[in-house]
Amino acid sequence: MKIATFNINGVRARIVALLDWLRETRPDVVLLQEIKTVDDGFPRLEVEDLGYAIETHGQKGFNGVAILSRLPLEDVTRGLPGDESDEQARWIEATVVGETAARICGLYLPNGNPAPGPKYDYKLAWMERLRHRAEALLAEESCAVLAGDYNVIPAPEDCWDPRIWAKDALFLPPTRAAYQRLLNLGLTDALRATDAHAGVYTFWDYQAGAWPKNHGIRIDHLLLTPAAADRLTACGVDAHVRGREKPSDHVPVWIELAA
DNA sequence: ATGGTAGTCATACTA
Repeated sequence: MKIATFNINGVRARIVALLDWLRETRPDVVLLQEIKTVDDGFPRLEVEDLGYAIETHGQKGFNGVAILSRLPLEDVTRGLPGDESDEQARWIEATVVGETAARICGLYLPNGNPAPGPKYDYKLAWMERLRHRAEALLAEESCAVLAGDYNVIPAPEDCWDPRIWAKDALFLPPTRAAYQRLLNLGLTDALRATDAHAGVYTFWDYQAGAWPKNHGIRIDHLLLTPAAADRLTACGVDAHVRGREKPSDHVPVWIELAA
């Protein structure tokens, strides 16, 4: 089962790029972030034509996540538990019924800039809620994948120049500590586990020629529970799509899980 | 210290 995460940065603006990539790589399950539309605005027909079922958790203008799947989806839930007052669309999960079932969680973790400030407080609080959800999935020994745009640079080797990011919400010590607490529960960072060398990035800013200069960062992650990590056979980054016409600033990251 | 780019919605905000 091939599972990919892709921050699409506006699904309506990116529909051609999305369809081209889906046709080329044929993932079984795709987690999208920043669809930037309400549910009714999602370009369903074009994606359904390629054989995908679609579950969305949209929002006007900002945020918004979705799951595309060629396999049946069951028990879809929307919103990260732990704060009834949180109206930002950043979390969706579903059970994918393949040869073996897997719980698939798609997330768009808050950016948190500027830090310090209320946006950074929201980011750290959101990461605490994420940790609680992960604890529950681990407690029930689920085969689960928690994947998406984490807006976390885990370590200095995950960016071109750590000095640039020193005071950024994506790299501040409390951010990295919260991410490490998540891993410490027993989750596996799939790309770190399969491709340990530095300089593997998933995001290049639109500004200042970041892509041609390869000034990237690694912030899109797939975290696996032990039952899922036991099935991990491959992991990769489709970096080439960043060089195409009208690209997202993020690129897809994917894993293969054995049946 | 600033602005460089992009998407959405409306002339600002988020990233």
